[in-house]
Amino acid sequence: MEQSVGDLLKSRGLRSTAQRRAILTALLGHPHSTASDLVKRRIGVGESGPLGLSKQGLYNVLEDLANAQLVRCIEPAGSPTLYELRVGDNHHHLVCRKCGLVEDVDCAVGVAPCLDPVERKGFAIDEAEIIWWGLCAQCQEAVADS
Amino acid sequence: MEQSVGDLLKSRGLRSTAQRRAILTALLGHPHSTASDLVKRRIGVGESGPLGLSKQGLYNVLEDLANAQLVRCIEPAGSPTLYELRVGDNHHHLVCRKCGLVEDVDCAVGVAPCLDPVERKGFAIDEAEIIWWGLCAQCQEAVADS
DNA sequence: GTGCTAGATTTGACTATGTCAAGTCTTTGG
DNA sequence: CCAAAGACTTGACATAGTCAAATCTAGCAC
Repeated sequence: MEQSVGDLLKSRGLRSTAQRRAILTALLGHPHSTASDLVKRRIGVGESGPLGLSKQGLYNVLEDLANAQLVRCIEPAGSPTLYELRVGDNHHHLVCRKCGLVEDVDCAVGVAPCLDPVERKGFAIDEAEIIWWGLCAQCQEAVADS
Repeated sequence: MEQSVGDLLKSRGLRSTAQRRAILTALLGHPHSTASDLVKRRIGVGESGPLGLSKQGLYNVLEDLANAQLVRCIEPAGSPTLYELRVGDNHHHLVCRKCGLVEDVDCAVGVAPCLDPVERKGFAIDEAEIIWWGLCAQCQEAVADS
């Protein structure tokens, strides 16, 4: 599996480095991670313990992975950028206003842009991004209790 | 009109101050302004010339106006927070990937949440936020010319 | 009109998130 | 193994915003 992560990188024309494998592996375990989540977890590499990675290196890697279509970024209002591995399926997101929990939701249509605006205003549209805002189950309970 | 801006504030239980009137007036003229757009324009007040306003004051005013439902914030990925006056009509946005231009689009349904997700995952959803990404007419031309 | 007080604003330090540029190190093909 | 393109590190810097404490003022009571 560690091997396949390396192959995945190479198949996209990227060199297989310890840092990139570590970040991909970390994202496999934690979808919707922020850059600082990854730093806090110290990006463990398989059995071999924690690996440090510079802040700049982290942003470089994430940018490279995003350019190679291996990760996708989302930026819900009020949250730092989140990185996730699911790409190419044009899915959308549920975001909790209180705790920030993010859940994936499949797109009913499947291909971007899955939704047409009422007016196009001359734009060439390539994607419809949808975020549903609300309260997650746990935060609803917390509100009900108070 | 300056008067009506003051009345609008009072009707929401906010004091009518020069700073708040100035910001509301500035937003009337420039929808989709960032905080720094407002600072750069120095927030002219009617005939009476430019008025300075501290950075903190600006954020306080914008927060107060947002709490009073007089302005709405949007945060497209890669852009600082934008403030706009249209509220309560649940409209959506077109955003240009290249120049950042933002256009309003009416919502076909009209009331939030205007769209249901395929799966709800236990969330109590109160709003569906939609951003259509693409290139505005002008940036399409620029690309075609190159 | 005057004074009071809750509410509004200012000031200045600080935080979070990220970018830029230059130099060093490493992966990979030959 | 070696060279060189590509990847990573370091450290300064930028942007967008937050926090806390002091000061000021709009709007009300008189």
